[in-house]
Parts: sequence; structure tokens; C-alpha cells
Amino acid sequence: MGESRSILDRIAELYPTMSPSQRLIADVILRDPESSAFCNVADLARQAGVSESTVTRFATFLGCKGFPGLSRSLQEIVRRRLTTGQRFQLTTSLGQAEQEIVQHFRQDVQNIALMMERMDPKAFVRARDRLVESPRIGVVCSRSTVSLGQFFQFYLHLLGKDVILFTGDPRTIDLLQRFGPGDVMVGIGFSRYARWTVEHLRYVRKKDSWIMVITDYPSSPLVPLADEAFFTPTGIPSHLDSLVAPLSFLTGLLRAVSSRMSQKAAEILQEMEDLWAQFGIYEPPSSV
Amino acid sequence: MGESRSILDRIAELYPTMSPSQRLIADVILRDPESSAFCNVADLARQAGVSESTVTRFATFLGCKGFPGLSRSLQEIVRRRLTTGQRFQLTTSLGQAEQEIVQHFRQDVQNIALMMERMDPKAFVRARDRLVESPRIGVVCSRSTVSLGQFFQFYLHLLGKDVILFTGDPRTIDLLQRFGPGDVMVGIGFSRYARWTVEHLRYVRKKDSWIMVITDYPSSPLVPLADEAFFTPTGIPSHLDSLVAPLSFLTGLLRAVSSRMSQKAAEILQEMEDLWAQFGIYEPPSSV
DNA sequence: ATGCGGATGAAAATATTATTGCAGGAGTTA
DNA sequence: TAACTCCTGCAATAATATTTTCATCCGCAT
Repeated sequence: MGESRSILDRIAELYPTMSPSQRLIADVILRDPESSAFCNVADLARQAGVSESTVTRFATFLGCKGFPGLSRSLQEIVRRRLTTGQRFQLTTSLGQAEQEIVQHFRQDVQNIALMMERMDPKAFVRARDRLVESPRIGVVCSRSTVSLGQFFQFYLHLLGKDVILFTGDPRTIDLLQRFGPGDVMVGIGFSRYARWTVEHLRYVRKKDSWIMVITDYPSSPLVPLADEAFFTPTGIPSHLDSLVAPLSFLTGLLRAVSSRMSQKAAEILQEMEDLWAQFGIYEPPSSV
Repeated sequence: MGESRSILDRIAELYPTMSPSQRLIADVILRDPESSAFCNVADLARQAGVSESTVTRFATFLGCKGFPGLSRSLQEIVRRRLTTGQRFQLTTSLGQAEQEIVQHFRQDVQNIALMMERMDPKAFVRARDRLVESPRIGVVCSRSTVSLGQFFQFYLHLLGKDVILFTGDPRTIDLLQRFGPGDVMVGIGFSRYARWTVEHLRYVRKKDSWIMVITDYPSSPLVPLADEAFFTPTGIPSHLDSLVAPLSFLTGLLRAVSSRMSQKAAEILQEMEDLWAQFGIYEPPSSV
């Protein structure tokens, strides 16, 4: 059954046995196989920063018939993607479990598409501007959506914002009192809305902070508490919601904020780099 | 140079003025532009049943810079088709900010699609089974990916699993020692891999636990430490990765696990319902 | 019929692209 | 440190692909 697998699998498989230069080439291809399919030896060599010889040797190393062989294999991938296309018609021989997972991914894509169609760009821009302007931002979430809140907080911190996460932890609840006019509160909650989230927002509402919520339906109890509401589908209601669409929304919002604050963001990031370096936060680029 | 229009339009436009042989070539291209993109002069000549000379003359006749020029134009089409999900052509009169955000969502969709197309269903099922069988599961993540780990942990808890989250908190590090053969460790990390995550996994590796990792590229330092690796794209490398595809993957995995454990999961959930009710976790369904 | 103009293909000429031989260099071991 | 092994890039070479040349053919008007 060896021949049914794609050249990409083969590259990944042989990756550990590759020389440094070969890995550079592998990286280029794996990062964007579709583009590589259009490259000739020179292009690939330039992108990988190695000589052309190394590229052709790489191709034979993979067991291809010279570079053209590798090229053809990559083109196969493009072809398959074009024909099976985005309809995800993966092989018919998939079992029950595989069918289900494909179904799941398809639904996530669907969710994002839906969210996109329903979103009001004006509202999005308004929310972005509020976030850009407000130095203090609160995030209310609980249970499964805490992960979303954490994600949001993490990146807002990188942008220099003061972000307080309210997840139901009694230790932080006192901080709620600080919020007032001019502050921004972000509420996140989906069907079977946690009571706690609602109550929190209800309190903040009285303090006249500006509230935006991310929820699933207009009938959500969060909506009447919000100055601006965004709707992101979470798929079939079950005990296991998909938070993919909301995460996509939050990421998009963060990017918009970041792009708006690009000057300041760049400065902060620069300082952060030093800090990270000093603490050795990141793995050094692959040795050898 | 009004290059905004596609070469296909130009071919159609000039069709009436073409000679019979040229029309033969045009037919071949128009019938399947994507395949033609990978043809050389000889291939195209053979398919159209004309000589090679006629093909090159055809290319210059179209105003292309020789046959390679035509080739490039066709490849452009393929590229566009690969990068823009055909469905979302609502690039109407949106402003700058709106363009960016639409672009972002589109990329997330693309990421999920890519992840799916590149995933090995067999590996997915293997991972699912490991998770189903193992009572103790560890999750290693840090910084931005903590949100993913939390999400994963939250739902595995609902499924009755013992899940320990290792995020770099020194207070939990001692729990690492508990892991051994038969246990499952899940590592999550993306480009500019946090050193901490890598070291953690390195330790666990020695203890013979089964390790699965979710990362972006085969060149990731997490891969050599793993028994099973899954690749999920995170979009353009920047300080702000999109964790949408990884989240989609994790959600899918959770659903698969849950569906596999349906009997037990249902029981646990039933008990949980009582618990939730007693604590009044959820907002009561709205009146009306 | 005959000569003319455009179109075409075979093949030579040219340009491009891929491969290989070779030497230098980095790392490793004795 | 010396000897060895691998890896790599340069440059020469080989292979392919593309373009051009040129002879021919076909239809058409004189």
C-alpha cells in the first residue's frame, strides 16, 4: 500500500534522516506544497537558500525520478485538491468514524462561513475601535469558554492592554468594581448560558461600561445586556459545542486591533523579544 | 497593461479571430485550464493535435511573453482557485478594514480545509483509541496554546478522564513524575516553539508514555518526541497565529472520543446534569 | 492554370533547466 | 592533529524545452 501515500508524507517520514540543507528544502515544500508545485529547481533553491545541486539531489533522495519527478508528485497534490476540491470528498472507503470527523470539519467551515455572512462590518469596526481606545478591558466567560477568554487575554496583554479575566473565580470578583464608564467589557457565552456570566454582565451594565458580547443567537440572555452583540454559530447543540467560529472571530478582532495599533504594537513586541530571549522562552532554531 | 482580466477571458475574446489550429489549442485550454497549466509545449501540441510551432505562436498571438508567459498566466488561475474558497466571493465594495477581516476568515477556512486534506484518518483513529483507553491524560502547552489545553481538559473532564494540564506552572510540575507507560501525553506547540513545552515532552519521553503532538510543521521540535504527530496550519507566521485549525482538530477528536465512549459519557453527563442543576450553573430557559 | 498570402509542421537553432563531477569545508574520530 | 566522512556549492555538462527558420501546402483571386 506504499504508493497511495502522498509525497508529503514521504518527506515527513524521511525528515529525521535529512541533512540540514535538505531540511531547508523540505520546510519550503511542506510549508506550501501547492506553490512549490510551480517551482523549478532554481526557484526552490533560492527559496530554501541552498544550491541547485542540493535540490536535485533532494529529489532523488526522496526516490523521485529526478527533480521533474518530484515536481510531478507535487502537481498531483494540486490536482487532487482541485478536483476533490473543497467539497471534501475524501475516499469512499472511509469508515464510520472517519465519516463523522469529516462531517465535523465541514461543519466548522460552515460555521465560519455563516458567521462571516451574518456579520456587520460596521459593528466589527466599532468594536475594534473601542478596544483600541480603552486601556482597561474585562473579559467575562466561564466553563468551556474560559479557553476563549484566556486566548483573548493573552494576546491583548501582548498589545499592552490591561486585561482582567472574570471566570467565576471568587478571588477576582472584587476587581469588577473597578469597571465604569469608558471601560470595555467583553462577554462570551453560548447556549445553555452559564448563569454566572449573565449575572456578571448584569452588574457591569449598571456601571455603564461598554459591553460587547459574543454569543450564538439573538435570543441569548447576553444580548439584552450588550451595547454590541456578535453572533457566532457553535454547530449542533450538544454537550460539546464547537468554539471554532468564536475563536476565529476573536482572532480576527485581535488582528484588526493589532493592525490598528501597529506602531505601538511593534514597540511592545520589540521589548518583549528581549524579555523572551533573556528568559529563553523559545526553542532555538533547529540546530545542526 | 490591463492584466486584471484572466487569460481565459482573453482567449475567449480573441477566439473569433483565430485560425483553425489555434482554435484547437484554445479548446484544449478552455476545456481544462487547470491541467493545461502543467503542460509544456509538446503536451499541449499533442493534445490539440497541432505542431509545437503552432503552440508557441499561439502564445505570442495572445500577447503573452512566449509560451512560458502563457504558462504562467494559467498557473495564476490555479493559484487563485487554490487560495480563494470559491464560495466566498463577496469581495464587493468593502473598505480596507473589512477586506482584511474577510481575508482573515477566509484563511481560517483554508486552514481547516488544508488540515483535513492532509490528515491521516488512521492516525486519527489511533489517537482516539489511546485517549479512550487511557484513564490518565496529560496535556502540555504553554503561552498562547494554554487556551487550547484548557479547552481540551475541560471536555475530557466531562468524559470522566483524569487530565493534568502542564502549562509551566511550577506547582504542577511534580505531577509529571506520575506519568509512565500506558499513560497518554498530549503536546501542543506552534512555531517559535516554547522551549518549555519541548523540555517537558523530552522528560516524558524517557518515561515511556505514549505521546501525541499537535504542531504546525514536520520540522517542529515536537515531532521527534512524538509517537503520533498531527499537523494543523496556523496561517501566516506572525506574532498572532490563528489557533482555529488546531481547535477544530481538538474538537473533532473530543467528539470522536465522546462518541466512542457514548455509553459511559451519557452516564456521566446524566449525573452532571443533577450537579449543575443543584448549583444553578445554567441560566433557566427564557420565559416567553 | 498560375501566382500570392497566410497557415502549418519538420527540423535546426537557441534558450532554459536539470544533473553531475569535483574540490573545499565542517564536523568527527582516532 | 591528522585522517576520514559526509555535505555542499560551483561550474561544466547533459538533457529538455522553446523558438525560429524555412519549405510546403492550401485556398483563393487573377
